[in-house]
Amino acid sequence: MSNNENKHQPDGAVYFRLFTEIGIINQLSSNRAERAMPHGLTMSQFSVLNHFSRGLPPKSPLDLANAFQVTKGAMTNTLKQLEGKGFVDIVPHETDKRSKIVSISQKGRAAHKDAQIELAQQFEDFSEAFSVEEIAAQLPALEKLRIWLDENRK
Amino acid sequence: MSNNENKHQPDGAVYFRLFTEIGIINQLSSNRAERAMPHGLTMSQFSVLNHFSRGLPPKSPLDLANAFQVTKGAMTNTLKQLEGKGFVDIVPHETDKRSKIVSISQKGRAAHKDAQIELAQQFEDFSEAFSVEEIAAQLPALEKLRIWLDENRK
DNA sequence: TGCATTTAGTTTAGCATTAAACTATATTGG
DNA sequence: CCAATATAGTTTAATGCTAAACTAAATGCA
Repeated sequence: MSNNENKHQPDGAVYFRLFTEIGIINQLSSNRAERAMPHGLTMSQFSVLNHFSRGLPPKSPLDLANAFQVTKGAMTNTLKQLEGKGFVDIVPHETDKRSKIVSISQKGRAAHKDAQIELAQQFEDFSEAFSVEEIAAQLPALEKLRIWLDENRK
Repeated sequence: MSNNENKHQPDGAVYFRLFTEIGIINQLSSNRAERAMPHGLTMSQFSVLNHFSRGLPPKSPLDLANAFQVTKGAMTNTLKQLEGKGFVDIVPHETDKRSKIVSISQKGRAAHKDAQIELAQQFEDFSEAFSVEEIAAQLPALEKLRIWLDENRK
């Protein structure tokens, strides 16, 4: 009773702390990563290159916006910049004239490789402090969170 | 050898996936939370209120900027809005005329309580899907990450 | 003491993002 | 078949953030 009442307020605090920690980690890690990026790449731009360099097939801007949880407008901007740098090729969809198909270019692959190298250097001290195993152990729980939040959006 | 070579590239991928998952969780959760906020509060503004409503003593704008890992400029903006809404009191430091002291007002406490209620409603389905214990179990690892990134900034 | 440096906070310019309005094309149903 | 609706992408206005320049006050040291 008093137990029950006492429990309710602190409970919310645990959830809030989870998202606070995640927010700060995101801010600190993005900041670090962004600073290491070559070719004037932003993290958003790098994420798109990273997506395709993992061998994933060409996708529409809308698919990419959904994959990275940004608005269509944000993706328009990101792709415009990548196209301007010659890192992606954007061609009209063959049958659907509203749509486009984005793929990575050779220059884009090279830029992605450069960025990976810079990233690895920037996070070298991090990888000395945290083993692959330690990080890998965190991934399932985070994935579960991410998937739930994605599927239960409102 | 080939083992070693194979291992190096995927290793970076594990670290990158960590930060990618965290980035998406941050985006989805912030988005959800921001949408629930009453009184036109942003998450930044709520975080400041939340900080003080946990009983923490008055602090300078710079302390707050450091606590939340934002720039001084961002904190100036956040505090200006909170002050405009009457949710914080900002008074000059007694001896150091460069500095200010921020504390939460009664109106601020009430607004924080409203926000907590709205947040709890918005995340009710979340708290049904993830137990307090499950979430609490993730916190130490995340804290360790956050503390390391904070202390090893560059 | 007094000049150089540091520190607290504000302001400015630039950027990425969102929500919403808008254009053009595709799909659906009467 | 055509009108209503849905979908893909772009554009616009507003916002919050950063980095850096700037002001004012404090500190340090010769």
